[in-house]
Amino acid sequence: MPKSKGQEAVTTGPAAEEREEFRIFYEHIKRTGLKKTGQRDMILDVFLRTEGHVSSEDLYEIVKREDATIGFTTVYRTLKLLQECGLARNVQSYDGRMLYEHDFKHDHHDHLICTSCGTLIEFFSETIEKIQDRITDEHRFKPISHSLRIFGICWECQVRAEKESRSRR
Amino acid sequence: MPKSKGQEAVTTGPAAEEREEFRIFYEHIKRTGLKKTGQRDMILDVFLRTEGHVSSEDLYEIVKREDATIGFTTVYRTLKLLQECGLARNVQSYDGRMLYEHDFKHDHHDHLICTSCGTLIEFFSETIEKIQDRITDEHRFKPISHSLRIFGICWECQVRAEKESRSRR
DNA sequence: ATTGGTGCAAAACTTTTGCACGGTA
DNA sequence: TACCGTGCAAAAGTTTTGCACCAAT
Repeated sequence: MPKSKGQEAVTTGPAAEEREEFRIFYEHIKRTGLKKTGQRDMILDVFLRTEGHVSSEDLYEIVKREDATIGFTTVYRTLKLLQECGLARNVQSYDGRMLYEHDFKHDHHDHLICTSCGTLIEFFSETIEKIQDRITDEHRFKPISHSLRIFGICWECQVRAEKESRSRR
Repeated sequence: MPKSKGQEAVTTGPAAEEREEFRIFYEHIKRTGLKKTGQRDMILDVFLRTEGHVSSEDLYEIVKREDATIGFTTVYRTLKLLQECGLARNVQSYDGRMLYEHDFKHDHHDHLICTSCGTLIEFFSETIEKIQDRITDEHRFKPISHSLRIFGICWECQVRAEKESRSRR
């Protein structure tokens, strides 16, 4: 099974507490009567440093490298919190696993999903968005979110497959 | 968890073996060196009588009513066969379960999925299809299939929620 | 002090697979 | 006879939950 990709690019930025994402998170925590903890801070910090799409397991693996005492459950539950306050968004991968991506100051978009290597490529179409609005109106359906996924083979995998088939001859 | 809906409308038609779907199935069976069995016939027959979207478990439950000796595994594997020969198509529901729908002489379409009752409503947009082609071209992505799902609340559930909130006052 | 948080272990579920026995060609 | 199919049980792989102990307010 392909690992989710692109989760390891590291960026150095302002101190944790100064970042807007943390302010949003803390507000959410205060508003819902939860508590600020070191684990949650660290998980959010790691999540913000990821790029692309991670599963809860992926994120747990990265977190574990920096603090092996943090449990999977906490990562899992923190991802739920991040979704609630609009910092994370989830996408169902082609194999049924749930992946998470940044949702703060990231415009809505859809995905091309390579069923060979698991990569997700983002794209956006204003026209598709508008048509969706028209369709939900017609059905008196109250839309909450949507997910357009195009499954297929990404260019890299096509090239690789071609190369492999040539060398086999 | 909402049960998948609409799987029980029964239609009486021509004898099994005369139906085009069965010819397609038998051809697939012959072509791939498999064998015709009573179980497979019955599962296909039941599947053809369903409407809407069923999970493998749903289909198993219906099949079991007509023949309690058939096992889940056989239903599950037969659904795979039906997909292979183009009689069934699958859709991932909002909760991660895989649902199956008819794919023979049924045009491609997308779904509005009610996250309250689980109902799937079908729709189609030629424009969206065309835009998808343009996008995959731009990314040199080789499309295999796609899935556009709009999650939200269907009209019936909206009405029901409204009614309930009124009676609570 | 309270109330919520954490980590572990286990439950819940669906999807898949291994295997011994029985049926089809 | 030689395969393939079937049903059972169990494996796999995630997502969720119960609980006892710990930490934040």
